[in-house]
Amino acid sequence: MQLHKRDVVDAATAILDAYGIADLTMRRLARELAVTPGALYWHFANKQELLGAVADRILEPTRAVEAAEHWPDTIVAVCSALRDALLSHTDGAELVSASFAAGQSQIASEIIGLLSAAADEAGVAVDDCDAAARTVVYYVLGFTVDEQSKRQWDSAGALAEEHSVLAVDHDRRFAFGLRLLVDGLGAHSRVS
Amino acid sequence: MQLHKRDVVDAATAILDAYGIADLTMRRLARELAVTPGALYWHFANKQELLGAVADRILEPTRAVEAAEHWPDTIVAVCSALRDALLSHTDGAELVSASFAAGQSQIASEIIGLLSAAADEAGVAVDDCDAAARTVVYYVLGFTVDEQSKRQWDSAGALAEEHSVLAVDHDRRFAFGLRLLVDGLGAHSRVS
DNA sequence: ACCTGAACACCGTTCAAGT
DNA sequence: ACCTGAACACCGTTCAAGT
Repeated sequence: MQLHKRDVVDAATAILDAYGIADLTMRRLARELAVTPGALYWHFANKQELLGAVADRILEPTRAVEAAEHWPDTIVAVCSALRDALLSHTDGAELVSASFAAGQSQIASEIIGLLSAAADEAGVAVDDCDAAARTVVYYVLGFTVDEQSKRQWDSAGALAEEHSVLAVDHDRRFAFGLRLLVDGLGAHSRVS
Repeated sequence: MQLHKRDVVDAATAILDAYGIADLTMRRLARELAVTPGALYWHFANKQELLGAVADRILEPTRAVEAAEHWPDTIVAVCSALRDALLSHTDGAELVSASFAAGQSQIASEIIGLLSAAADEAGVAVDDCDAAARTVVYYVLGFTVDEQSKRQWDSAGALAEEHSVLAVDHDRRFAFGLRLLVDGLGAHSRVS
């Protein structure tokens, strides 16, 4: 049976969901696919490229988001979809964060494009739209990496009753930071 | 000669500056210190803890920053000092970013405290000050990781004449995103 | 208290050779 | 075209034993 990129990404995502990013190694993946580690290097140049493909698999659901009537709604919709996608896979935020930094995620670039267009509608100078879009993405990635590590830590047998007491409300906090950014964008448009 | 934590962090920082984070391994570090890898585990529980100590060494210069008269100045001063510190060491942004996410940097927490106090002065509700501070730190870390990877990439023999032409002005972009956040904080204070 | 020796259980990547 | 076999050059961590 021939090995296709799709099968590799499928298996990689399965390992990620079941055991986390630390166990997502080329050797482990090859074993799961009943293949030699070297075989993976026929399909992917290196591990970074493979992780980029997994990142795009994780981000696939965000493609359904379209620009809304008003730019603040677009930003909120994109960011919420992004966060949801990351939280849907074990260590999803960490993996996508790394792939984004390495410039290996196609879909991450598409998201920057959408947000950049929203910044433009907000009245941000064209030269600054990309910077504005990236600022928003830095926030969502940073926030969700933190959130997911906390969630996974106390989901790993830590607390149970204190959970409802001590638990910071992630949704509320996420919305707060997002509003900060949207307000900042709004302030900028009035200035220019 | 006895091995002290200070010596270990000194040597680790030297490897980082000269060869980058990929070469900062426990074995390499032990070799440089003329010691067995196991010796490091008498002084540090694991690699994460050691990297946290290196992160704090990198962030040490930011301790000189004090709260200013007006909260926007405090935020700008803290963020500028943070970015400068990260850019002063090869892969500094990446290392501190990882240590911050792992909760291994003492000084990173102090920075959150300073920014949180500034958010309070801005009129942010007490329950939201920590979230506001973290949003700012996510931005600085995300931005500087990007900036440093670009800088190091085309410092590694890529461009020279195009440098002045294509080069995005990092300082200007950094200031833009920072202003976005400060404006957002300002908008919030007026609302409450 | 502090460190060595030696092992355990792995890594990512390359590349001649096979089919 | 696609994959195997086998190697290269490493990792982080543990822990009995030494001084």
